[in-house]
Amino acid sequence: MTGGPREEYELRPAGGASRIDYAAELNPQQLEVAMAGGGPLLVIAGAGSGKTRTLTYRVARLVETGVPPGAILLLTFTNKASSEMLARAETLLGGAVSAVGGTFHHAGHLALRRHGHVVGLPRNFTIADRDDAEDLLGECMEEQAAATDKRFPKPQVVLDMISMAANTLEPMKEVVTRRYPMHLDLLQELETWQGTYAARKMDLGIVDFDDLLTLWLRAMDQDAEVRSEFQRRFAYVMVDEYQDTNLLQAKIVDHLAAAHRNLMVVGDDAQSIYSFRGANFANIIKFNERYPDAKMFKLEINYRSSPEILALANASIEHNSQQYAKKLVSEQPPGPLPKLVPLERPDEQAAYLAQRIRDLENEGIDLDQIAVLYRSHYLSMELQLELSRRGIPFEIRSGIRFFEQAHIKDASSYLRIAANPMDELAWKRALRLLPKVGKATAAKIWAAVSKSKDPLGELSKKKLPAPKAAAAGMEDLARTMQAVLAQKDKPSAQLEAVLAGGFRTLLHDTYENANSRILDLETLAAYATRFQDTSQFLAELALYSNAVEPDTTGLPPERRLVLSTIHQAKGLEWQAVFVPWLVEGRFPDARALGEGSDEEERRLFYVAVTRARRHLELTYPLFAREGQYPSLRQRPSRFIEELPSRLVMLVHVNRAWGPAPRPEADVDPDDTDRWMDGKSPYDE
DNA sequence: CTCAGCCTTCTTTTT
DNA sequence: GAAGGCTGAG
Repeated sequence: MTGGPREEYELRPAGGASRIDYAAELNPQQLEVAMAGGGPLLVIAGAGSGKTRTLTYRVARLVETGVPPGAILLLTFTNKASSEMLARAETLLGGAVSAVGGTFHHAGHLALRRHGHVVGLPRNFTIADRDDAEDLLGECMEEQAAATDKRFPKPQVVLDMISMAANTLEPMKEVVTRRYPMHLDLLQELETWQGTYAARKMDLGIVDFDDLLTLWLRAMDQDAEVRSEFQRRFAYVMVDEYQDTNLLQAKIVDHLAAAHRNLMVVGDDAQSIYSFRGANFANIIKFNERYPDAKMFKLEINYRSSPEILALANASIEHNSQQYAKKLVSEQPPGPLPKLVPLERPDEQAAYLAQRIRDLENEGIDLDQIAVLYRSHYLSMELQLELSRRGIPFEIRSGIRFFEQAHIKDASSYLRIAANPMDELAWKRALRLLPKVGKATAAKIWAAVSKSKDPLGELSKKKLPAPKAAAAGMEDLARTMQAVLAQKDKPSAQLEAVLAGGFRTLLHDTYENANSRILDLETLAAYATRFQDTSQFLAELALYSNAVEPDTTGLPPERRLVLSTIHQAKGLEWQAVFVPWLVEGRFPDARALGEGSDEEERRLFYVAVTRARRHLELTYPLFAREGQYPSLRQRPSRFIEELPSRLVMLVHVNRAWGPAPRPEADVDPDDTDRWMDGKSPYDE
C-alpha cells in the first residue's frame, strides 16, 4: 500500500501558473484554510462565513498543486451540497474536476457495489427505503406473533430503535435504556426482531439506508484489502457538515484517513441539529481528542446577515454551554431591528404573516427572497390556507417527495424484481396492484414463488395459489415481467414496458389524476435513459428520494414564497425570514425537549435566524388550540424570553386588524366538561 | 379475503 | 389533513 501520508502528493507551490488569485478572493481566515497543507484539520465555519467558497477554493488549490482530482473524496450531508461544491470547483478551475463527491450513503452504495461480497451481499442487492424497511420489519415482527399484540410498539418505532443502534454503534440495550426506557421490558423481543430483520435483509439481498454505512464499515473492518484500497484511492478526505455526523460515519471517516491522515472536517457546532437521528455532537466537539495534532481554523466573518440579526443570534446561542467560543462578525451594513410580534391566535398570526409578506413585496423584495421557517411541518397549516386565500404563490420544501409517491414506487417495483428476483418487498408490492390480490394473497404467492431458485420462472406456471378472480391479473403480470426482462439493464425501456403492460390502464382505473401520474412516469423514463444499469437507476431513486419533482409543466418557474422546516433550510438564505409559532411546546418542541437538554432546539433557532439577510420577524400566538382544548394561553418560547429586549422591536398588532376577531374565552359551552376534569396542566 | 368507507388520532426533524 | 384502525358488504 502506498501508505506514505504526505509524500504521496507533496504540495507544491502553485507559482505563477495558477489562474486563481487566492489572496484576493478569500479573506485571511478563508485563505489559511484553502492553503493549509495535509494532516488533520478542523474548520469551524460559522453561519454565512463562506464555507462552501472556502472548500471550493481548497479543492481547486489541491488540484493545482498536483493532487489528482479523483484522489479527493468530498463527503457531504445532502446531494445538493456536494453537487453545488463540485460544480463551483469546476467553474473555478475551468474544467471538469471529477473529484469524488457525494453523501455518505451514496459513497457507501458505491463501496458495496464493489466490495459487498466481502460482507455477504449479492452483487444485485436492492435498496429498501424507509417504507419498505418498515414493511419488512413488520413481517419479521408478525412472524414472532407480535404485531397483533397491542403491547408492542409499531414497526415504525422499532425501526427507529434499530436505526438508532446502527447509527450510534450502541447495543440495543443501551438505546432502549437511554432513549426508550418505557420499552425496557421488551428488550428481549427487540433484540430478536433486530436480529431477524438483519438476517432477513441478507437473505433477500436487500439493504436499508443504515446498511449502506454499516456494511461499508464492516467491509473495511474485516478486510484489510478493502480498507487499503480506499485509503490508497482517496489521499485527501474532506467532510462537510461534520457536526451532523454520527459515530458510524465518524468511524468510516477515520478508516478512510487512517493511513495518510489528510482529513479536513468542516462544520459548525452551533448548527448541529440532527441528534434525533443519531448525530454525535462529540465528533466535532472532541475532534482534538481523536486527532491531537489537528490544526483548528475558525471562519467568523459573516457575509450574509445584518449586525442586528447577528447580535440576536449571538445572544441566543450564548445560552448553550457546549460549544466552541466564537463570535460572528457582520460584513453587512446596519439594518432594521428584528421584530417580535405577539398575535392573538394562530389565524391572526397567519394573516399577519401574509400581510407582511405582501408589504415586503411592495417594498421591492421578490417573493422568492422571503421564507417562513417553522419547527414542524404541521405548524404551516393555517398559513397555507391564508396564502391560498390571498393568492400568494408559495412552495413547500418538504412533504411529499417525488420518488416516494405510490405510483413511482409501484412502477419501479417491476424493475426491482427484474434486478433482484429475491426482492420480497418488490414482489408483494407488484402483486398487490392486481385486482383481487391483497395482503394475504400476495403473501401466499410470494411464499410459493420464493421457494424456487427462479422465482420469475414460477410466474408463468399456472399453479400459483391465486384466486380465480385474480387469474387475469396474474397473466398480465407475467407478460409484463417478460417484457421488462427483455429490456435487461435498460431502465428507461423497462419503465415503458411497465406502462404499456397495463399500468397505464391501472392508473386510469385508480386515480382521478391518472394523466399527471403517467406524465410523471414518462418523465422518469426519460430521466432513466442516462443509466445503463437497472440497479444503479434504482439506487438513485432510493438515495435521491427528496430530489425535486422534475418540471413537467415546461413553464418558467414562478417566483414563489418559500415555506420550509428549519432543518431543510440549513445552508440557505433569504432577504427576509419569518419564524412563527415561538411558543413553549411548539418551538422548542415538547417532544424534542423530552429527549434531554434544550440546547439542540436552541441551535435550531440559531439556524433559523441566521438564514435571514436583512429582515427577521419572530411571531407567536397568545392563544391556541391544544389537542382537545380549543383555546389555551400560550407561553412565549424561552428563546424569546431569554433575549435582551434591546435586540428586538416589539410590535403590537391592533386586534381589530386581520380576520374576524373571536371572543376571548373561546370555549364551546358543550366542551366545558373537558375543562372540568382538572387534568389540564396549562390552566392559567 | 378484499376493499371501500367511516372512524379516530396525532401531528418532528431525514439520508 | 393524512394515515391507520375498524367494520361490514360482497
